[in-house]
Amino acid sequence: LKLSRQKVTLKDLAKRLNLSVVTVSRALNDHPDVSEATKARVLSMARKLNYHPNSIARSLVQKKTHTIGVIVPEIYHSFFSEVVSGVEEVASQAGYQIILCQSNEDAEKERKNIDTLLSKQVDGILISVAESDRDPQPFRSLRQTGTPFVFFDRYLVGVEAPRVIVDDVEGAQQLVEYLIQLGYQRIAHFAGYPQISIGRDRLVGYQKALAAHYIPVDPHLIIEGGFNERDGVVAMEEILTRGDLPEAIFAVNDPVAIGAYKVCMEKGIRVPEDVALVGFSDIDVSSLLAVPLTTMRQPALQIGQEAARLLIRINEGEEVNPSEEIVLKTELIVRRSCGSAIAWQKRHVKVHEGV
Amino acid sequence: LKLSRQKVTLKDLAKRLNLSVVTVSRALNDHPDVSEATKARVLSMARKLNYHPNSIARSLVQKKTHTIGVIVPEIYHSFFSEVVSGVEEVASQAGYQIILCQSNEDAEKERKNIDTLLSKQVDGILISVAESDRDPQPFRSLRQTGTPFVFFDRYLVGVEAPRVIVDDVEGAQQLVEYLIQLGYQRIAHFAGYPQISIGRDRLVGYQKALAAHYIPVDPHLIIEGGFNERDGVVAMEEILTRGDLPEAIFAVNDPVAIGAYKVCMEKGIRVPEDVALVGFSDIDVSSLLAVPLTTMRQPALQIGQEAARLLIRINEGEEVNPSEEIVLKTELIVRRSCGSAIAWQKRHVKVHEGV
DNA sequence: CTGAAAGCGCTTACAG
DNA sequence: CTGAAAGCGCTTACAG
Repeated sequence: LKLSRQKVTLKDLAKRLNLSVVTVSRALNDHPDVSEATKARVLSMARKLNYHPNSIARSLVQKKTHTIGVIVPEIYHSFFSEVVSGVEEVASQAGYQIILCQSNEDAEKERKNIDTLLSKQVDGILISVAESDRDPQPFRSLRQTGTPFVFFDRYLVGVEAPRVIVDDVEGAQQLVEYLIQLGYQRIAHFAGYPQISIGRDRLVGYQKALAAHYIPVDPHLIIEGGFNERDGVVAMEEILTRGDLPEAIFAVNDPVAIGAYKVCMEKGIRVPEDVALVGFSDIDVSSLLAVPLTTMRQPALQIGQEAARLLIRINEGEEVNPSEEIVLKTELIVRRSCGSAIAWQKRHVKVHEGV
Repeated sequence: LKLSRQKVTLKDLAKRLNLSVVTVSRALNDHPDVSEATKARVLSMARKLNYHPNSIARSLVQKKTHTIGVIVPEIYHSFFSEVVSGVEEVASQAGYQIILCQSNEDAEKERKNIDTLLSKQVDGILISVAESDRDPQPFRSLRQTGTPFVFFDRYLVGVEAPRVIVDDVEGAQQLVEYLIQLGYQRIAHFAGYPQISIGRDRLVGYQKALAAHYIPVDPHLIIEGGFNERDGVVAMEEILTRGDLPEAIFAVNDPVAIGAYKVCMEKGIRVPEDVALVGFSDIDVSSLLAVPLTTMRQPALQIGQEAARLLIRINEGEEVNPSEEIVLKTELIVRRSCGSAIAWQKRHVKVHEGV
């Protein structure tokens, strides 16, 4: 049993066993046409030589790589790493591997990621778009390649493709109506870019909530930016510069809320006494803050699982409507950052206390 | 310009251009032998037909996939997602993609991950071992395949391979000596399994710190377990069951410390007044806890970058010693959870306050 | 049940 | 500067 550096191939096995490559291949794939005796001999030799099938070669002929590309803005963000965990779980159970790409919120890098994944012949792509995405063209040409793709959480407005999301309008509206019911009137929104689905939809939910309570929308209270902590810092600083603190702030997501929160802590502004604060997503740190964050929970793991399942179904031939939409449930999580919850919560919502 | 479902290949381009496949291939690869005029024609046709080179086919002949496998216990843990982010950054800049696998801390799944990655002909593997790993055999046979692999953060004791780590002994010792200097004597250790490098080394550091101050090691104060939040919960509950709280606890890492912290919060045990608590890693939540956590910072992003660089160097032919070790710097981060820091910090350490 | 032929989409010598 | 031949390691018809 020599330990050669050369990788052992079907040919090597065939030679040693005095069989054809075809038969060895079939034996390894447990093809019914091969005798049990032959299978046993082949398996044993394969083990002895530490044979690893070359799935690259197999992919070339079968035109399936059993690989799916996953593009996230930043894997380091716990929402996305939880989604990816769900994707990996479903994928690996179904015999797929994932190639992980980060766009770093950059449309150009995202386009390159897509090209790379196509070159690698992935069976499909799962993508949550970069905040800087504006141009639907790359997705149109992606569609033309025939490689299926599914959006999760964020999609680019104007691109039709299957997606796994939550009802962002409804979720945002519920959250803001909750603030209104607590007695807040001057509610600011740290909004995301409107070309990105979650930016647009959470803004719409905010507006609908105000409208439902006859509160006029004050455009000065809407500060548009990206989806990351630094954007929350910037927005909060802008609010402070103006010197006119709102009663409450609805941030487009938890990272933005946490950016705002950190600025408040630094400047000695008390949450929720001086300003109430709510986010969206319920990422892991949100419950652990010194002032735990009220937020709308998104089932991140499940989003990843459903997105992977949907993509795999499409890849395995199922006809899926291009506008297929899987909408998962959100859940209002009331914690201390929104203030005055104590009385209200007893009547309406289960309270999740941060520890 | 028809939008065919069939993928366009070199052959298609060649036919349209009245050139051979070879010439088209060379033009696309910017080979010096091809005339500029031809290159221009080829590029333009490639763009027109939305051609994506099949890197699977290329890999088959070149025996390089420009893909590296990354195996982490759980991507959802922020330490690992930060490492992976560093890996992805360096890899993508060097033209490599990453296949991400989770072992879920399970040695058997890890072994399967390795097999899958070998089948996919990855150019190398980056791995932080599962806590349940005991058997070095899978790594020995991995070595025999000739596919390079590099450990990061955690390696399996008894396996020789290049690795990117921190000085865990030194870091743990420094942390525990700091506790001792604060006046604590009965210091418990929530230890990791000793077959995993970080479990062994952080325990050794703990013992060395005690020895340096002539404090006898009390085996009852060492509780062995895994590396996750649930293990911290279990260890803390065991300590409490005994009804004999130590003065301080050194948890093998931040997730374990946070598990212990949550139990304390639930049971009304005050940190640090009733028990001081320190971790290891400085993950993102640690600074955000209501009682921010004192810990030893590991440069996670940099660990990922260095590991990727090292693997790529090996892959590109550089001779690297099998016991090559890249040791990165740790940094003591003093926050409130260790107590009594106020006086001491002024003389010795920079204070990072959680917000 | 086993095998010879052809081919997946490329690249690598080798010729001219 | 361009191309014909061979081959990477497999699988898929087709024969026997």
